[in-house]
Amino acid sequence: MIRVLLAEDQAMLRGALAALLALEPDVEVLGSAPDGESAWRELQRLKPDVLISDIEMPGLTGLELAQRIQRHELPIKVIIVTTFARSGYLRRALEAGVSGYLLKDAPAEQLAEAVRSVHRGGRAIDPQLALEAWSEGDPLNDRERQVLRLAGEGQSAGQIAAQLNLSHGTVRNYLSEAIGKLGVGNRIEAYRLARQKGWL
Amino acid sequence: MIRVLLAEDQAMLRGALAALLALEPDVEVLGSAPDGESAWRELQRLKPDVLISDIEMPGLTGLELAQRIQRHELPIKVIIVTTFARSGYLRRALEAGVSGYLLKDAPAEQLAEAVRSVHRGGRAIDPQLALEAWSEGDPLNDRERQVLRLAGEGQSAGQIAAQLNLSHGTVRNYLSEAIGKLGVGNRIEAYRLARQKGWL
DNA sequence: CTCCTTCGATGACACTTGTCAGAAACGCAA
DNA sequence: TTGCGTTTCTGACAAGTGTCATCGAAGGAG
Repeated sequence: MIRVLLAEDQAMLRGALAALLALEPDVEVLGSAPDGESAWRELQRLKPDVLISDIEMPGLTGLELAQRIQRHELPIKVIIVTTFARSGYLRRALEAGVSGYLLKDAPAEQLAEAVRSVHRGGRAIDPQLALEAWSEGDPLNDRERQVLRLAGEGQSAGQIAAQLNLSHGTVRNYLSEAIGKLGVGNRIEAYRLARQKGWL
Repeated sequence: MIRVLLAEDQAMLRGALAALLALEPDVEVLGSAPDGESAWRELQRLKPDVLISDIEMPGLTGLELAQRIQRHELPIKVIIVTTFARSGYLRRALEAGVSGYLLKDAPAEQLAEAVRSVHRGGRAIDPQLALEAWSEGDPLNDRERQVLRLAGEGQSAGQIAAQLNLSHGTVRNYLSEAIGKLGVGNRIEAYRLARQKGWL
């Protein structure tokens, strides 16, 4: 019996996945959590074999959760299930020692298959994604990422500067750098591209 | 036995929802479709009692699907299940005669409940959303929407003008109008707000 | 101690953006 | 016909944006 814990913020999907896995005779769903922090608590209480987690959750993300499991050397395999085919996410996930990375676009049967494979000590990585993950690196540094995130919310250089305790001009320099590195024409395109690639 | 058809592009969720509904003794899942057009074909072939559909799907959206069902006066109840708590979406859905509108944030059990309620001739509308749906109207006209969409992709006033056969200045006027109507400070915020409200 | 790199700041320039007042062109209704 | 509303355009101005060369401070590496 493979003991599984689910972390997923969207209630409908959380419940549906639990139902799906409960149909498998060799899988037991111990419980589920709607955010990263409560998943971490449940994890320590229930000691599952496998954690299935979304990435984008309130508070602690799935990637941070995986990192924490890695640092504490818990004997728990992690499978990430996410909407986003972003190579940056996959790379960070692999660095955090996850065993599986599936897209929500993948057929539902694949999830149970992944749980078994991972429990046997194997991996379950979306093959398409695996290819491009190591080819393209994130060219942005921390400041550029930070500034770009705020610019993407519609903030002006001045507002961003005030928030980060930088000067107006420095913020514009970082934005200009980011725009150049990404090969686009303005802050909006830069934001969209970085977001799409999972670099944000 | 309530006969149900599922339309949802995300394969994982589609399979999981089917598993969830299959657990209900009074519900039968006839099949599922990954996009609007194939849902329409399956609909005519299988003649289900209830269609459960996502909104954002490739090709035909869930809202367009509901409209088509309404125009053809098919005796099929529609339940929309979507990520987006956008009042504009709900309003358009209600105009298209849907009987249910649930968020993917809602608990999974609510779906089976909604299927039964709708099959009995009732409605199942997310209560929070129902309130604001009729209060806030979309203040944008067609041109403003069009221009804002392109601006949101990072295009400059000049590029947008070329695409719409307008002058540089006219595009800026429309953007200025939209920014004013939405009470925000620049095109980026305007785009984000309009998008969030489902006006885009 | 120098040399080098990184981080942040400055000033100047051209261009884009947001705002506003005004006007030409068109359809439509009284 | 006159008048109204809608759509589009124009020009002008202030503010914000993107680029670039340059500069100073701090922190290693040799």
